[in-house]
Amino acid sequence: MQPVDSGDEEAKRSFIEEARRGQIVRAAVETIAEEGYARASFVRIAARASVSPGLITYHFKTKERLLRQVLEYVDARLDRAMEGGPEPLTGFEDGLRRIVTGHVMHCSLHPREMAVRQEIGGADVPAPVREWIARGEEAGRAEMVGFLTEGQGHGEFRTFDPEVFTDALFAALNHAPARLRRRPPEEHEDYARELARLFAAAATGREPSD
Amino acid sequence: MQPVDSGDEEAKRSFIEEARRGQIVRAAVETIAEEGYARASFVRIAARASVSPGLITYHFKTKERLLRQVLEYVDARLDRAMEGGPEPLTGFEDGLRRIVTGHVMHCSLHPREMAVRQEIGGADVPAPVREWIARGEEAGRAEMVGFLTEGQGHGEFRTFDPEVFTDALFAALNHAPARLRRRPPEEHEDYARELARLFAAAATGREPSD
Amino acid sequence: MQPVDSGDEEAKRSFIEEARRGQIVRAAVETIAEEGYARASFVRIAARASVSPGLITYHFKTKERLLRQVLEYVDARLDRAMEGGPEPLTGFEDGLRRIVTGHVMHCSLHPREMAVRQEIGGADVPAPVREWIARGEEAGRAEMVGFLTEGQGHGEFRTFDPEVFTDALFAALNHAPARLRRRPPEEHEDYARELARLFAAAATGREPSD
Amino acid sequence: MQPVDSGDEEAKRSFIEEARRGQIVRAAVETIAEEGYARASFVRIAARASVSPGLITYHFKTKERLLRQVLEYVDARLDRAMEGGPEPLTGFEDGLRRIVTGHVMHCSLHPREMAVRQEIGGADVPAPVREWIARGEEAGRAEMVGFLTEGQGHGEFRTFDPEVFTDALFAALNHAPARLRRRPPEEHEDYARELARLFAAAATGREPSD
DNA sequence: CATGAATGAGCGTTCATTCAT
DNA sequence: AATGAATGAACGCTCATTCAT
Repeated sequence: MQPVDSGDEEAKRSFIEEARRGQIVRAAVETIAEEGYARASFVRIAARASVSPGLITYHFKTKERLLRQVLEYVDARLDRAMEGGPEPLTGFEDGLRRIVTGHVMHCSLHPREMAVRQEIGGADVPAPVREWIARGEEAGRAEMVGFLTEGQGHGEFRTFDPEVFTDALFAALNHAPARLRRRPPEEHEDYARELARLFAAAATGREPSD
Repeated sequence: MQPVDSGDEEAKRSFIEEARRGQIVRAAVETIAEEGYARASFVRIAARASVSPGLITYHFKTKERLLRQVLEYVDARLDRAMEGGPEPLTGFEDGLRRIVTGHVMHCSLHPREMAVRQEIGGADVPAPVREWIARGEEAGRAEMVGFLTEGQGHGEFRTFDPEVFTDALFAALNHAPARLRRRPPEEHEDYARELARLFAAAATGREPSD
Repeated sequence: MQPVDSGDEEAKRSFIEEARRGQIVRAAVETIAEEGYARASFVRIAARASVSPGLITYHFKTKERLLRQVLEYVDARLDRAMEGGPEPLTGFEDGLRRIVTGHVMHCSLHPREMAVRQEIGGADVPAPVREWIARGEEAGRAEMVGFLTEGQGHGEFRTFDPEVFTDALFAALNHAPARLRRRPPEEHEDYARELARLFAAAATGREPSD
Repeated sequence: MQPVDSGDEEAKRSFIEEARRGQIVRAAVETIAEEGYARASFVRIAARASVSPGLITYHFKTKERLLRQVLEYVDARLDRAMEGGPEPLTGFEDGLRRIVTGHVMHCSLHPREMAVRQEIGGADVPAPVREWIARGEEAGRAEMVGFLTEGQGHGEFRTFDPEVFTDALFAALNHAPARLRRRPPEEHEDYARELARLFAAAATGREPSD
């Protein structure tokens, strides 16, 4: 869902450097998730990682680069989770529902990571990061539009503007972490199924079967 | 859509004080909408209002209080616009569609004000403001849940979790300003109708008639 | 000797702002002269002015702008001092000697200010300041080259490359503050006269008369 | 021109240690010359030497000691170059002119090394280095004063204060690298000759013969 | 009522130096 | 002999807020 940042000179990193980078990225995720992006200063992230603030700059050079790593970390895990289960899709409606449930359940399992996406998305992030996020979102959006259009071509989906549908769907998915936070974990699966039924009904114009 | 901030000692305010407060609130709206919440410092808001920064504190005491007034101003205008047109509702589906189109068209007509709601919603706002926003949202949410439940009781809406539906609907409505910004104004009405059809289909489980 | 920074929007400043700006500029001069440019941080300058560091940014916006004011202050005083005494010049040699003695005596009377020019000239100053200094120096150099060429035209100076002469003269003048610092003040006038005789001899190829 | 740093415990150094030290010193010279003293951090010098920053401290203990070695390296090469050509001096004026041309031509042939002397001389160098430089300069100055006094004793030089003359001469020589940088290399020899004629005229009070 | 000068904490980043490996 | 990870203080600058006028 995010562009591969191939071409950057990350090159070979020592084992211990990789470990520290991971530790700092995870500390940044925690800090942003729990204190908010605006409070996620190097001092606070460093404190959470039990490390000096200078070390963050040492490993990431700039805050922008750290943010990029944070987003890559979060999105990589999301992408992996979204790759779909082993059972074959029975159709486009099934595909749409799996996208929704997959995303929501990932939010349930990794609430802090997913909260970070929202925090950063809405915050006063450096311009290059904002553009990088926008490019990633645009790619995801295009993929979804293509999927919906295909479903319409197969007659499985009703006639609607796939762009508008994608806007609504992504808005709902992005807000999922905030809403799940207010519900006990045992309800999350129901939440996922309900949201999937909602968008299935919206896409097909039929009462969802299940 | 926002709770009345009853209990605060706004009491008696001179005419000129009210004028100044309004001027500053409008300047704050413009500043947040055009430069973003993070850049909306007292100095910049004051400059836009052609006023000294100290005057803002004089009239509002803290930034938190100014933000509250900004949100009250914006939400009051939104609430007024959402009160519905003169023609009587033909049913719950019609009501739902009017909520969606009304909100979207308000975003189209007053993009800066609506952008402010989003900016502030996602930003590093003081905790009391965050809570105040949450209370306001909860009230709106409850109203919507009631409406949907009633529609289900009348058999006009299919069976679904009204809370989940409300989450998805409000998420889509709150993102509308950001999405409309990317489209020419003449398409906004289509956007509103499409989004309304989407949620109508989701609520009824039927192909929307119009 | 420095370009007029006309065109900047310094506009009308309140009396007390002008006073504070002057106080800060003088504190900066003292700090640079006594601790060196590298140690002239906002914190230290502010301490010397008995003021908070934030106030410097408040009045000057950036360090670059403060430096510019410092240089303007110093150069304005130097230029005024160099305008020459009341007695008419008796010739080009006399003119050259007055330039030298005028400059050296100014260094004697205002050693800290003149030390600042050297400190800043040799330091890791922001690029725009460096360019501004360079433009000012180039203007002074051109004036001197013109003066020397004219003196050669009148046959009062021997044949030499005026550019090279100017380089040597300005180098010597710029180092004067450092050298005077090592001598008791009562010798400064002798120093000035000796340096003037040196360059008079170099320019005329004759034993200086006085 | 620089005092022997006798008394330091450089003592016995292995061959490979000497090699490393030389490599680092040369990297420091390049870094200071091309990026300026202020940008010549251990990290950058180490990168240029393809070495780790820790190694610099390992070999030199402190930045101050590295700077000392840098200056010794540069000054040693300058001293060797200044030792004068094979032809015997024809007199004091000849000696003076050879000093000037020798120095200027060395600046032309080794501009980076000579730029380093200036960079360090004017920068925020640690106090002990500044003192060490001062001692070195004082030694050179004393030598020059002696030479000039002797020339006056032989009647070849006019009556002037040798200290003042030395100040002016050294100032001009130290600024030579900066001025040469602005001229094409083929003019450097002319520059050297012109500067030599200037100081010859200043010293003798006569039109230079050549 | 209104000004705008003033504060001081906090920000991201750089740096010489240390030290475990 | 050499690495490079790690530290912590200092930097210029921004900000909400205070207060003398």
